[in-house]
Amino acid sequence: MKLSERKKRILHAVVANHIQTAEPVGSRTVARADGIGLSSATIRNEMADLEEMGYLAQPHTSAGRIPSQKGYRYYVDYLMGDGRLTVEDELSISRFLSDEKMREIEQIIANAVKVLSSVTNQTSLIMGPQFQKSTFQQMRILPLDEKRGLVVLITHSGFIKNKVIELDQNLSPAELHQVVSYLNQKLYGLTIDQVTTSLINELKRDLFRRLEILEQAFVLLEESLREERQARVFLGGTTNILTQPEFRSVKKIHQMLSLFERESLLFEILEQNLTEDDVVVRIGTENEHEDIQECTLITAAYKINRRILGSVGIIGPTRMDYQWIIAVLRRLVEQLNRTLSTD
Amino acid sequence: MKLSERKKRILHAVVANHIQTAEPVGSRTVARADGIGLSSATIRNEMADLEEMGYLAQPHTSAGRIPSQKGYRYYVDYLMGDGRLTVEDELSISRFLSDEKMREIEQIIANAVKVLSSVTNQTSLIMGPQFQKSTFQQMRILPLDEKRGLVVLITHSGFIKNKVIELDQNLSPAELHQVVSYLNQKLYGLTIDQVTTSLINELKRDLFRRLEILEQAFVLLEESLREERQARVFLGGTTNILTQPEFRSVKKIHQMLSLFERESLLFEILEQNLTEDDVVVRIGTENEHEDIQECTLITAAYKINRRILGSVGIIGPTRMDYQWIIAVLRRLVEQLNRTLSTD
DNA sequence: CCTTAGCACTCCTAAGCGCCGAGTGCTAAC
DNA sequence: GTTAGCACTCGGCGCTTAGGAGTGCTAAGG
Repeated sequence: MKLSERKKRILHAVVANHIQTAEPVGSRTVARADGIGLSSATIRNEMADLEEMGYLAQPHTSAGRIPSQKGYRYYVDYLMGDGRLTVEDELSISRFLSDEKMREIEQIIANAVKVLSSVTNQTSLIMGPQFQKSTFQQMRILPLDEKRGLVVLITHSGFIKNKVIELDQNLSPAELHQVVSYLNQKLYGLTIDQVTTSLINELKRDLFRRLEILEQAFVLLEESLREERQARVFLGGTTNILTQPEFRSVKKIHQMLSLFERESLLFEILEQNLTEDDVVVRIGTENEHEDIQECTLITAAYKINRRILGSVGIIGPTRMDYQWIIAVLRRLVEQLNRTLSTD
Repeated sequence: MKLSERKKRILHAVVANHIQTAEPVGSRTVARADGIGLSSATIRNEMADLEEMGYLAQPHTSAGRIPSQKGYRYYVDYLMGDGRLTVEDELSISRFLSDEKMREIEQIIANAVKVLSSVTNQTSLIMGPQFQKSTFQQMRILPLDEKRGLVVLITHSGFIKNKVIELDQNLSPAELHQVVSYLNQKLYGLTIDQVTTSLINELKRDLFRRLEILEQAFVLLEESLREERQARVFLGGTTNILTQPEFRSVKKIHQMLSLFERESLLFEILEQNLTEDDVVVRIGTENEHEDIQECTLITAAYKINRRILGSVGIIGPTRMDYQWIIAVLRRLVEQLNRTLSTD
């Protein structure tokens, strides 16, 4: 069921107009639009067709049309084309990484989410890089005082995790050093995922033969790894949804904001949409999770040295400026990849 | 201008009732309250007096009374007495620190803010411990690879900061070790505040005589200290204000939520209220900052080993259950002090 | 003299009603 | 196939009205 050229033009006009105004679009408005050149009556007939085909919907009998979910989908897939950024947008995005090379990965991520939300005026979210997918580089234990030490764990993609542990008092610095070197040697190059309990147990057994004292350090290593199993999700511009006319009611606002507070859920949502694809657009019920089926989620994966690390996206009402937002997101991811990559 | 016993009882009844219902309180309602035993007509006369004296206000002629800011103040200062916690509240609070001794200070703080907001159903905020007020314990530099190293800075109150720096390639491990030991020796016991640029310059000059290579490391030390000048503010339960009838309008919600996004402002507000006092209650215009003059802010300082580190508080509409919330806050701070203290 | 019952009055709120205008679908003419 | 014309629909807005909660005042009672 292909759409005629004319229907495409009309659908395009309706969607574009509705994105701008957030109001239902009437036949007269479409007739006045550029490149149409038809009377409102003709448009009305075409719009009635488009409604029957499921691309448009009518809030009530005597109102104009708004795009249905299917309408938005068609617009995104076939009609909108590539967006262009303004010079200011370009600037805001490129400025965010000025002098970023020095920074740690989490700061870069946190910064990116801010830029994205302030440029797009939407709520943006980034799944922090997945710690457990990155590879072990080295581990150190710094003695803090007689009883405590600081474990520092560093991965190749730039993660630095630290944790205070209690040290066995019978452990001499030399012995501690020995254990740490042993561990570094054994774990180097493994992804954090691969550092499983069974591997740890094996190492532990191995070491026990020589020194029977590091029990607690191991328990803590294990714990600290488990804790990090789930990546953090960074949010930006959560209050931006308040400016969207779609969220006029306190109830809806509450619903969305509560959603934003559930980090593990956001993580799930982002992870489901993590693919190699350029940019993923999920409109309304295309989203698996119920609570966002009135929203559109646009995501893209970002990479370090061509390995996918996490995804970044924006969430907002199904009525949004897809063309422009996709362009912004694409540009940001490009920049982000370049900033994060070390080679 | 002292209030008669009877007026106090009536004021108490009005405030207590309004806190519960969020509605203006009529004379009949007060007459029915426990321990009053007067007719509504008498109450009406007394309430008219209380209004004239400024303790009560009337939204409009034919409505009941609501407490004015002055009324709340009187209630807090003289009427409410000490609150009691339910067993569940006690449990929630004491559970939050289970097994916390191990954790880093920032995690404990982040946890406390969560508990506070979920127990009180208000928005809670904690000013993270002030890094620059704590004393230098030690600094280490871990080589990461040929070009980069990780600076780890540890303070006595349990802060751990790290930062990746680029290392001068001409620097041998032995030399690096020497520099670090020197710095540790010189800086030990100083508060971070005292590590000023001039001190750093002095040290730098001192070292230059021996090795002229660590320029960049110093720049970075300075930078990383400056960055941390301002403590972080942790927020919890920001969406709780949505459940308050005072924030029915999207406009007000927006106002509050935008406020919550301005971390430096929150910091200022919390810092202004940082005193030795038990608990500080700021009602409405008692707050210096305009944007929260329709709110009440209740704060208390928390300490490590009797030294004030920061403050924790809750913010909400002026109509709130002062008695109970103050009790909860007091209890939480007690717990927090105990968890953080090392002796 | 303080307290209380009674009553007129105020003013907010919600519901009902009619008007207006935007927009539609249909029909008939071009 | 396109378009002008027209009757029709329906939501939104402003107006009016009824109801009710609560007040302040007055006058009677302990």
